[in-house]
Amino acid sequence: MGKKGIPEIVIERLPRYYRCFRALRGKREKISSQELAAEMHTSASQIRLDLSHFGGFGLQGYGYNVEELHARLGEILGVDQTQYYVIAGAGRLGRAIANFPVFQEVGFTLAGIFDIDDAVIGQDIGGVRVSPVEGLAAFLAEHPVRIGIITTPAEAAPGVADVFRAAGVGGILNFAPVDIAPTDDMPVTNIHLTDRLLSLSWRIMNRERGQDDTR
Amino acid sequence: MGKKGIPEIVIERLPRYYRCFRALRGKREKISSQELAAEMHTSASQIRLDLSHFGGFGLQGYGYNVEELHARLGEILGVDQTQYYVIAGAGRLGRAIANFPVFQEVGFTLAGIFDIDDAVIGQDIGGVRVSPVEGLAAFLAEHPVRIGIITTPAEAAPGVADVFRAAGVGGILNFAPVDIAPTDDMPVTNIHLTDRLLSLSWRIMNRERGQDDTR
DNA sequence: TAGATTGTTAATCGATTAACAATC
DNA sequence: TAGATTGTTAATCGATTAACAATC
Repeated sequence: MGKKGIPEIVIERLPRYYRCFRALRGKREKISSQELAAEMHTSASQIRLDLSHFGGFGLQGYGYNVEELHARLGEILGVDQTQYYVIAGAGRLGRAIANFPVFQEVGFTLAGIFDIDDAVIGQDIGGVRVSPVEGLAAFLAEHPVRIGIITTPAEAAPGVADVFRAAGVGGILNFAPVDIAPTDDMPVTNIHLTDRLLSLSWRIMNRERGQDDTR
Repeated sequence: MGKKGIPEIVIERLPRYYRCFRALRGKREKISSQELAAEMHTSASQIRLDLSHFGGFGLQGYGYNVEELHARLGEILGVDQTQYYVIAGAGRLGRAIANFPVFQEVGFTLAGIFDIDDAVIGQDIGGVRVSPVEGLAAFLAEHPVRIGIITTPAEAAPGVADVFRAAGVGGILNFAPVDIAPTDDMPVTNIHLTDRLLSLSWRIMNRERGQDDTR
């Protein structure tokens, strides 16, 4: 229904629905919640309830129109708009992200990339020249940036986050192994790759130990 | 208590506790669940319940001993053991991961890296030579590999996952924008960076729209 | 129309929080 | 000992699943 009060967890699933409908384009005209559930390894109830938060996209007795859902979910996620992001930290990970073709495909454009190291400053990464991090605040004051991505070492991350926050950047996507706390005016997504490696590793070892039963 | 029946969600939080206690080493001898909760932006109840799944690590009237918890959580997560992983896909992201110092620090060692492109095969990445992906199955038959990391394009990912599964690799960490389904004998963690970017972006736009209320 | 399938409400399940007795 | 703080059980909250009337 409305756009308010949608549970966080539903929002986190939204891009996956989008990805699914995108992949179905051309392959079929419509799909029922049951068929989609089988495809996505989830439940039909969850799909219907999740999608109903955004409007009545389905049709009784018919299902969901693939082309329409792709378009609607794309709109909801803002995939049709150009949005700017900057990267702080031009190391290997920063460079990998700067060159992700998928980011470009969903409308995200790299506006700037910053580093502290003289050896990388001036290099061209993803069509953008690496600038000294001292200029980050000034840059943000002049350019509208929706998302700041942090790919610095852990020690530098909180300082960079403060600069992003002070400059009014919309939100932060943090890859440094430190937790950046969100505030009322700025959401943050922390992606801790080592944490995911370790929890996966625990699950594997747990399976090896007993004859499993985590679930 | 036991090692069975621990909720998945607790396991996902475990590395964060480990990281926290690691950061506290040398700074203080002990910490109470309440102090830790403040530090981690979570609740004392959750911390006590989470940790109690693995044993009585605390002491009434004292709290948790930092040095001890760091050691215990490290053991539980297997940080003390050497574990091998391979990477399929020697693009920018694969190379970034191969060079993560944090992976090495938690005991993970790159055993092999594979690609389909002749231009990168033979290159040295993180001290390991890139091999042709045709040799992946044979390599896995000879080397014990706990985790297979997928950093290929979406199209190649399911095929690589099948090779990992058939070879009996412990688990998969997948970065390709496609969902690899876990099976009873092999856990999978899908990390979809674009999905996280989009859901964060939605939250930012939602804040801009109304005067917010997602939560 | 009859059959299919949605959107939505109610029932169930699981996770988080609160409370407190045990105990250092 | 008295005070502090855990481990654990009970209460609450939220998310998932099941059921079904609405309706294409």
